[in-house]
Amino acid sequence: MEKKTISQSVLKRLPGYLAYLKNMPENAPTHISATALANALGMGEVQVRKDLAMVSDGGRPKIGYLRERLIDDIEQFLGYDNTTDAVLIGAGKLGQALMAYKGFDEYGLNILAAFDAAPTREKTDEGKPIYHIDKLAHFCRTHKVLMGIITVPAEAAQSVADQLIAGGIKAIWNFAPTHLDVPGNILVQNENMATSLAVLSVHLQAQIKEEKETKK
Amino acid sequence: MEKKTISQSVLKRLPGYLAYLKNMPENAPTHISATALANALGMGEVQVRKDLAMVSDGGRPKIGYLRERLIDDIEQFLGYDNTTDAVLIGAGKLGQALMAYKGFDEYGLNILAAFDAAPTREKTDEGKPIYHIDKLAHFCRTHKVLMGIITVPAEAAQSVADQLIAGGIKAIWNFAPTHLDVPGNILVQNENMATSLAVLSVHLQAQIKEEKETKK
DNA sequence: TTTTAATCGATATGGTATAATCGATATAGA
DNA sequence: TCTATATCGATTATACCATATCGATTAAAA
Repeated sequence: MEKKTISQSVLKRLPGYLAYLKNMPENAPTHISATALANALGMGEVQVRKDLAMVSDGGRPKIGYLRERLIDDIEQFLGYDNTTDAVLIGAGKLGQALMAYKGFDEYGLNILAAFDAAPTREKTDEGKPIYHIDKLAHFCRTHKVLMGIITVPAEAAQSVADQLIAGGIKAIWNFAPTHLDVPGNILVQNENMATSLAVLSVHLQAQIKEEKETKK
Repeated sequence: MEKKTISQSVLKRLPGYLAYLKNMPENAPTHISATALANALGMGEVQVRKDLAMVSDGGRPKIGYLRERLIDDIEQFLGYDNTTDAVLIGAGKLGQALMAYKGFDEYGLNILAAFDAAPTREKTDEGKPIYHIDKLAHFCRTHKVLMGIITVPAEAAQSVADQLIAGGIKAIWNFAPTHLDVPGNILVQNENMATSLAVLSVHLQAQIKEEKETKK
């Protein structure tokens, strides 16, 4: 396989499979079919099969995939097997919640330190250092950090992004509800709750409207 | 206007336009063209124009859209003009971060109360009540809540979802990294950080690999 | 008043993702 | 050993979304 252009859509489904596979009980069968996975997750079986074919060739007719092997294949494909270092900027409530999240280890993500424009403490609850934002670019360069997590208010986000890029960052995980202007070789992944809310809100409106009409 | 079929992709882009428009300074021109918007957000101008045409018909040649009018149109389309009530389950770090987020008002979202399996306090920092999870379904029914926000650990998520549905909920905003099994008429919007991480991780890997190759 | 230029909206095209179909294969059971 | 069936993988078809193109429209300049 190796370096085939994988579509964003497939990429986003893989973690779902992975989570399901990893959460299967010990006493479950050692093998699982794409069909079974599809049913469990409420997806089309063809899509699941195609997705899995992108990252593994361990599928066997009548048998399915060896679960352990499949997990390994997905994790390797997603790069969860070798850790990447990151920094987090904005030690507010959201930032602290992310720092406290244990699960990132599983994804090969290691947050080295937090930064803030006005640090109120020297360490997070987990013992990670909190530095002043002035030291951001320098820290990134010296520690060869490749990823920055932005959890500052929208107004400050662009400035933080600029500093990250100056520090040699290659990818940005942006939780601030604003558009970031960056060079083309930098990847920005927006974790924008507003988009999710939009989907939910429109759905609810449609639902309410429908209810009213059926009542008539 | 009320177009029946709006694509999910368009829907997810609308909040971006909205945020940009609302953040424009007071002294900016009263009108803005789709072209200008596209340039500012780094998108194709045709796409922007098409998106805007879905929610507004205020566009005029040579002039563009009246900014205020456009904002109203988008907000109305997204249902941000009439508030929907919600409950949040899981008063951990993430849950508290969400409760503390002021911005939800803007989106017409009002979190009435938080629930937890083991509440440690009676109120959040913001003064919203925290109840025991046993009261969840009853609360939803009596308050006619339509939306539930799940911020509990993955293991508990399905059970919470079931209780929400029992309480008459129509939409679920799921922050737990797990798949939820729900009836077809319930909308689940997954805010899964794992998917974003997957995108970032794969990008970084590719970047690293590329760097190595050019060094050779 | 006429011309020019910017912008919109509609239609056409191309590409990508999803879904459907079909043959191939290997295991289980007869 | 032979057959039936579950499952995979490849191929094809369909739908959807993004991009390009073009004529229509209107304000501003000439």
